[in-house]
Amino acid sequence: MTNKQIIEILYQIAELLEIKGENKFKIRAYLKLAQFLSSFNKELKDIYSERGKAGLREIPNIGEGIAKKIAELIETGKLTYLDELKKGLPKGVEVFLNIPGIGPKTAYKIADKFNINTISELEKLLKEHKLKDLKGFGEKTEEKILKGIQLFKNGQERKLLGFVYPIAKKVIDELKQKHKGIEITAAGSLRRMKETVGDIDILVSSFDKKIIDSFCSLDIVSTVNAKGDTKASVYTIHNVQIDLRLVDEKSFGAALQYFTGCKEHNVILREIASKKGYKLNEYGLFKGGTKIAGENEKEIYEKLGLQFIPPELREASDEIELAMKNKIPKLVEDKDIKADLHIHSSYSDGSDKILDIVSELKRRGYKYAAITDHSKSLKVAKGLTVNDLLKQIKEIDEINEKEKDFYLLKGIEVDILEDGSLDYPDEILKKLDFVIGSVHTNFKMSKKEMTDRIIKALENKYLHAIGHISGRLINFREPYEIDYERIFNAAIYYNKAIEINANPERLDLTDIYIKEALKKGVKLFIGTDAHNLSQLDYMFYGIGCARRGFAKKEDILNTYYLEKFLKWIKK
DNA sequence: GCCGTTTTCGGCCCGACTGTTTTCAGTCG
Repeated sequence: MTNKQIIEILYQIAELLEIKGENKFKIRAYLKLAQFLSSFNKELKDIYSERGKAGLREIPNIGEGIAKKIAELIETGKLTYLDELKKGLPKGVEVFLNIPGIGPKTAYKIADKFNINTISELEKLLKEHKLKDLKGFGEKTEEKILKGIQLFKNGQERKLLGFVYPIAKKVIDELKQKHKGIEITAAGSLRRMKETVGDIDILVSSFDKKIIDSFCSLDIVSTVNAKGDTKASVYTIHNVQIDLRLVDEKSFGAALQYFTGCKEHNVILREIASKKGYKLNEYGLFKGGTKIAGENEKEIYEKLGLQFIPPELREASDEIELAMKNKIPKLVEDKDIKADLHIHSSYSDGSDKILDIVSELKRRGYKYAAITDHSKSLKVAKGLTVNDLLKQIKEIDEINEKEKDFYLLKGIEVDILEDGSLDYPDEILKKLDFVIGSVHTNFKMSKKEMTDRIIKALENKYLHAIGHISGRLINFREPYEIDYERIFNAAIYYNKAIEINANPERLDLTDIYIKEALKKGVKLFIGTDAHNLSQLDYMFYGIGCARRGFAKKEDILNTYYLEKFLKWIKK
C-alpha cells in the first residue's frame, strides 16, 4: 500500500462522507491529510513497519482515528470503514463524480433515482430530458452536465507542465502585446510549477473589458465556455482550459496569492489571519474595515508575520511553519545555472551535431556543458560503440582547443546493466570527464534488486552521477520501486551526485525526494536530457522542480563555476 | 476527525457563480 494509494482512499472517503452529509470539518480532516501526504517524502508503510501506530501519530493531520485506519490499510490492504461507507451506495456515484460540475450530492441523486451506473446511460437520460423531472434540476443543469461529460471525455488527465506552459506563455505574450502597461500573469498550479496542470489561470490587473474580447478571440481558442465582465473561460485547440480573471490593481497581490494556491495553503493563511484578528480574501488583508495589504503578495505574507513563500513551495507541507521561523532558504534561480550536464548529440539519438550544440549553449550564456550520449547496449537509441566514443572524444578535444570562454566535458549516459555493472569497461570510462549512469532496461525488478543494482553502479569509481533515478514517465509509465534512503546514503558515502532530469515527461528526482536528498546532503545537478536544441529549454522545468524541492544554489552542481565543478569531479 | 502561546472541548476560511430557488444548495477554487 503506497502513499499514492492511501491518498486516493482518503479522497474517496471525503467524497463518500459528503454524500452522506457528514460534518464538513470531518471531511476537511481527510482532505487536509490527503493534500499533506502528496508532498510527504516518506512511505507510511515504512514508518508503520518500523514504529507502528505511534510513528503514524507523529505525522501532522494524523490522529487516533485515521492512524487506526491507515494501519488497517497497510496490514490488510482493506478498510472496513470504507466498505461500510460504500454499503448501499449505487455504483454509478463514483463514476459520475469524475464529471466536472457534478459533485457528491448530484452524483448520488442521479445514480439513486435512475439506478444507472455508466456515463453512456447518463447521456441517454440527458438527451431524453428526463433529468429535469427531478426536483432542483432544470434545463440549464442538463446542459451543464452534458458539457461536463464532453470535458471528461476530452481529457481527464492533468496535462504535463511542459506541454501547458508554452501555451500559457503564448497567450500572455499576445495579450501583453495588445494591452500595454498592464500586469498579466499566470497563477494556479502552473505558477507553482507543479509537474502536471489541470487548467491555466491567468490574472490581469485591469478592468478593461477589451482584454476579455481579445482573449476570447485568440487564434488558439476553440470554444468559449463563459464570458462575463470580469471573468472568461475558454477551451483551446489543444484541449486545455484557460480561465482569465480581471482584478483591481490595488488587489492584484491578494488575487495572485489567492489564485496561486494551493487551496490548503490558503486555508492555513486565513486561519493565521483570523487568529491575528484579520481577514484574508482575494481582495486583500483586512483589519476591521480597512485594507492593510493587497497590492503585492510580499506585503500579505509580511503582515501575517511570515517570510515570503515562493509559489513553488505553496503545497501545504511544512512551508508555512518554516516561514514562521524565517527558515525558507534562498532557492536556486535561472541565472545561477552555468552548465547543462546531460545532452545527446547526433552521435546517438540526438538530432544535432556537437558544434551546433556548442554554439547554441554559448548563445544561452552557459560556461560549460557535457555531451552525454547513450552507451553501446542501448541499440534503440543508437548507443555508441567504443570506436564511436573514441571518435567523439577526439572531436571534443579539438573543439576545446579552439574555444576560449567555453568548455565541453566529455561525457556519457552509460547504461546500468541488470547486474549493476556499467556498459563500458573501466579503461574506457576513465577517459571521460563526466559519467552518468542510467537504468534503461529490465525495469521489472523487486525494490531490493533495483536498489542493489543502482548502488552497485554507485560503487564504480569512474561514475559521477545517477540519471533519472526512478525511470518514471509521467502519465505513461510508473516509476520502479527503489529504496531512496539507501541510495542517498550510498551517494553520500561514495560522493556521487544524483540528477534532476528536467525533461517534463520525467522530472525525476521528484520534488519530494529532492527535499529528502538535500536533507541528507546529497549533491544534485539539473540536466535537460536534450535530444535537440529546443529541448535545452527544459532547464526551466528542472529549476522549477529543484525549487519545489527546496534546493539552494549551492546544492546544485551545475551552478558551480567550471573550476569548482572540475574540483568536485576529481574528488 | 484533528488540534492546542485562547482550549483535552469547542473550535475548525472565504467568496463567486449558477440555477432554481422565495432564502438557498451545490460546486468550484
